[in-house]
Amino acid sequence: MYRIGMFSKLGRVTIKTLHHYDEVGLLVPAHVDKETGYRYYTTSQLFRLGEIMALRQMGFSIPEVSALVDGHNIAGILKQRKAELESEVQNVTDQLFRLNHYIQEQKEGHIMKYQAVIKEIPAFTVYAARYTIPNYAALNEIMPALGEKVSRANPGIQCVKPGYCFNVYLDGEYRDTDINVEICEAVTCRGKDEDGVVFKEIPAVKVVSVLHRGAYEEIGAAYAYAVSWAEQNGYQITDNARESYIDGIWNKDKVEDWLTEIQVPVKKK
Amino acid sequence: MYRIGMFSKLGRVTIKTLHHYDEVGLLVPAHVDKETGYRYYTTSQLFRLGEIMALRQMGFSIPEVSALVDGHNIAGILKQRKAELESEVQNVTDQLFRLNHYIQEQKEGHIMKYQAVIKEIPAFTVYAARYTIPNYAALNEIMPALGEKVSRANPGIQCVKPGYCFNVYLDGEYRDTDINVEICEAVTCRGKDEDGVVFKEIPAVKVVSVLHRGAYEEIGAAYAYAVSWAEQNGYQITDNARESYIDGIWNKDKVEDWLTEIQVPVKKK
DNA sequence: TGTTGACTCTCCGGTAGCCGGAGAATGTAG
DNA sequence: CTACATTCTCCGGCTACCGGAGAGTCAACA
Repeated sequence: MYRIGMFSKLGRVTIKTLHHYDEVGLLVPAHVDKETGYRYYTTSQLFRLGEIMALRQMGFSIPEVSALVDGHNIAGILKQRKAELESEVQNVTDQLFRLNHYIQEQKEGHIMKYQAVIKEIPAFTVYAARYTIPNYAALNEIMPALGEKVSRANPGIQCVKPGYCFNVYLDGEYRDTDINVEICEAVTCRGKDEDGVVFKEIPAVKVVSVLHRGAYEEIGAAYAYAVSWAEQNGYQITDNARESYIDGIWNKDKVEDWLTEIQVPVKKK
Repeated sequence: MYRIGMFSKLGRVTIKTLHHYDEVGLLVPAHVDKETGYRYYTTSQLFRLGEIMALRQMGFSIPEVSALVDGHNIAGILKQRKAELESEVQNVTDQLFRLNHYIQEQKEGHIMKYQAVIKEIPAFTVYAARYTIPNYAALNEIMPALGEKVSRANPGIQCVKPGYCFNVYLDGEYRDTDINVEICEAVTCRGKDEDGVVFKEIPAVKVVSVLHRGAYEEIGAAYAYAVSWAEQNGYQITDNARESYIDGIWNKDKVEDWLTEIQVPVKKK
């Protein structure tokens, strides 16, 4: 029987850790003096401690270690931890990759006009309408008109306010004229499909998000940035990009205050 | 000016996070109503938020992000984070490796890994120096440096080559950091004591010896085996254990070839 | 037998980056 | 005016311990 300090040396763990393991029931001393509270350990407990340390060094949590050393659901926990570790390796490698990309940009002295962020967009319901418009300016008329039309046709419909109104450009290439666009606005519940307006579910997606400030004519640079960022960071574009309008003519006079978010659906390669 | 909920939706962060960033001064609302305490944000703050999210996604801590977005010591922090991430990749990869090894062993059943032997260690002369080191890795620098220092100070001194260089860990418990260690190396004759290095006689002892092959992280198992063997065979431990380095990084590339001897001084009960 | 110094006890607070909830105040629509 | 949604602050909790205070215990030496 060893007192805690000796046992700590033999097992090469701190006393604090042993206290903790006692408290959580992972490694309870073989004997505790009822008068003094002193903990006494046996050498055979070194083996349990050894197992514990080995498992902790593989990153198992304490409840997991408890289960493992007591022989509960071993295969399941091992398998789960393996999956966790694999995704963690992925994660950290990704972070490193992105950091290197960032450092590179930093060196090249880019005035960092754009910032790419990965976001998870949840699933939601929208009404959607497709148009072929002569130019981008036409949106300024079409979008309010569409909103009005829908709320007339579906009284009581509620728009989910901010950031959930976006356009998708459907053409396979960039165009100045005769642009095919789908206008989507998030709503709280489905309405009636009619006259080119359909309600549908937008599934959750992961997107690369880039904020663009200023006139719409220059928004191409934001797209370019988003796309090239995705490419260089090992993402694959899975769908048409979306443009979400945050500030615009409806609330800001000066065009340099307009704010638009580009969302490019991606998946990790 | 948006209230926090709206801003939270636009930026796709939780309100709790915005509260937190306000509290730590990372992203302070453009305006706070003095009467109600309500926070108001502007869309231009979405850019700062974007930067913050991008940096957080590279794993920077909040103080680091603060420094980076405010332009302090950018290169240094990036470099440091890169190093951290690289070692983290190492770490996680190692964990995964060990886990896979463990799963394999689990499938195959158990193996007898250690063998204990009683040895009589004769008395001999050593030079000894005590250090408080930040971690075990520091030994890799200290030990060669110490050897060089001693042989410079005592020209013509002869080291008794094999198996007579060992470390004794002096702390009353196991520690990961600030480890008090005495490094001893056997020599053929006494030299001059100086600069923390002393020459002394090590008396003959009986030890339980266990050989450990492999990385130092797993050496705890060898200690456990030695101690429990001693007990089960009627020996009593009389002193701090010694670690004697037989093969290591200096002569073996592969960590699985490293060989260390644990010596636990004992007497027969 | 007393004293010293090493050892151990419990309890409390802290770590990072938030999350969850309570209870109260505020804003907005009908 | 009344709901109801939103927001506020404050407090505790999460993981796996670490650090320290203040008090009690153990072993050896004089």
